[in-house]
Order: sequence, then structure tokens, then C-alpha cells
Amino acid sequence: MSDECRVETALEILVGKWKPVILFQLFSNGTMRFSELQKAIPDITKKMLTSQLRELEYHDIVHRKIYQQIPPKVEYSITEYGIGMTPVLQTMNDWGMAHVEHLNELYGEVREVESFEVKDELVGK
Amino acid sequence: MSDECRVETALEILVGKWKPVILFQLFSNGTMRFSELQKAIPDITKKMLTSQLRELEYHDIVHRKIYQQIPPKVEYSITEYGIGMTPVLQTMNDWGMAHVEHLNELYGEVREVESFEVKDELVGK
DNA sequence: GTACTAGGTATCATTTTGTATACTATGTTT
DNA sequence: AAACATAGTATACAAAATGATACCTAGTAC
Repeated sequence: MSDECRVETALEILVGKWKPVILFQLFSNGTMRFSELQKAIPDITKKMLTSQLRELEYHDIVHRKIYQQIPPKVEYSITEYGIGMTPVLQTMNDWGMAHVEHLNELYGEVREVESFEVKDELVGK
Repeated sequence: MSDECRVETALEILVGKWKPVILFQLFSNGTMRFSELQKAIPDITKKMLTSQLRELEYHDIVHRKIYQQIPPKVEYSITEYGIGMTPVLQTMNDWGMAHVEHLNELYGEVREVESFEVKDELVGK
């Protein structure tokens, strides 16, 4: 029996409040500028977007291409190596879908947080 | 990737400083008492062990069997449903192993962690 | 009647993550 | 010469996760 566990290594790449959604965007759209990512993920701050992208870059999952021009232009994309994460993400996603079902069976339907929104005008009335 | 992203759902089960190692222990050893888990994971506090186990129990990954006796005896094990996580853990572990190699190529030797393996009896249950 | 056992809770301190907001750089446009 | 554009940094703060330590329970052995 091997006593080596690298689940945590894979986890390391994915953990962080915004990493899955960043990866989702880049996998879906190919190349994106910093500002496009910001638009696609409205609630993220520049600081978080930057830090999460840098971590992904460190792990060679995301490539950062700088155009030397003013105003600046920086494009992000999944590296060729990063594409190799697809099976991991796919497997996790598939299991996750099934698991949401399973939780529903166990505990009943749970409302999606984001689907519930109160219009500003109504708040406090 | 699909347009519904449940990677985060899968992450939810795995995230937490101690969850991977707890799962590793239970997958490897089958049934374990609370105190056995503590012995196997020396640095974990009772509080963390309890809270992580409760979360895994909520997700129906871990089963908690209480023996009504004094002093107390409580046994933990992977549920039948939990066994279904094996492909996820296996995929993450495999990719993680390769990724450690990749990081070594990029930055030189750095790390040592544990790896993940499922007890034979549990496979295909 | 005291100590021991196992599997926890309760409380508070510390560390890690994430948020909010302001600031920077610099060539181009007005 | 002021404003604009983009991709960030810097600083301060708040919230969440984790850690340290003490305490609880109730039978049983001494």
C-alpha cells in the first residue's frame, strides 16, 4: 500500500473562493483580458482576481501575456499543461452534480442563494 | 466543461485542513474509532476532528455509529454512498502526483505529501 | 470516594482569507 | 494641462477557519 496522498495537491490549485469560477471562465472563453474577467465575475475585487490568477500562473495552469502598450493590455488563458486538468474538473463537476441531487433527496430542495434577490427599492420597507 | 459548474460542490466536501487526511484514513482502514483517528492524525485537535467528521457525515460520506456504553465508543466509516467518491479522489490523486512532478521540473524539488489509496475490500462495494 | 475512560463541548486566542477603498503608472485623447 | 484608459498595488479592516486549553459525562476499577 502506498502511503502517498496527493489529493491535497490537486486541491491546492482549486481552493480559493474565486478559482473555480476563474477557471470556468477561461476554459469556456479561451483567452480573456483582465477587464473581461472582471466583467464576467462582477463581485470579485481586483486584488482577489490578481492574486488568484497569480497562483494559477505559478502552478502553470494559467498563462499571462503582457502587451507592452498604454493603457496596459494583459491576456489570460489556460496553458497547454493546464488543459490536462480537464479530467479532474470534469470528474469533480460530474460528481458534484450528482451530489446536489443526493443532498436534495436527503434534505429536500435547497434554494439557490443567488436566485433570491430583493430589489433595492423594497429593502427596509 | 458543462455550463453548470458543480466543481465547487465537490470542493465543499474536500476543503478543510483535515478532511483529505481523515478520508484517507477511513478509506484505508475501513472502520475507525474516534480515538484511533486521533492517534492516526496526531496533530489534529478533538474540535477539528469532530467538526470535520460532522461535515462529512452531513454530506453522507461518513457514517457515525454510536455504541451505548460507558466509556463511550463511536465508530466512523465511509458510507456506501461515500465509496462513490472514489473516482473523484482517485482522479485528483493521480493528477496531483503528476503535478508534483511538473512543479519539480519547473521549480526544482520542493515537496513531500501523502497519497491516496482505497482499501481493497471497499473497492466496487 | 477518587481516578480513569472515551468522546466529545465551551470558550477564547490566533492565523488565514477575503473585502473595501484609495492610490499608481503613463501614453493618448480632448 | 486635464481627463481617460487598463492593470494593477497598498493599506486597513472584517470574517472565517483553526488552535489551545479547560471542562463535562457516567459507569467501572481501585
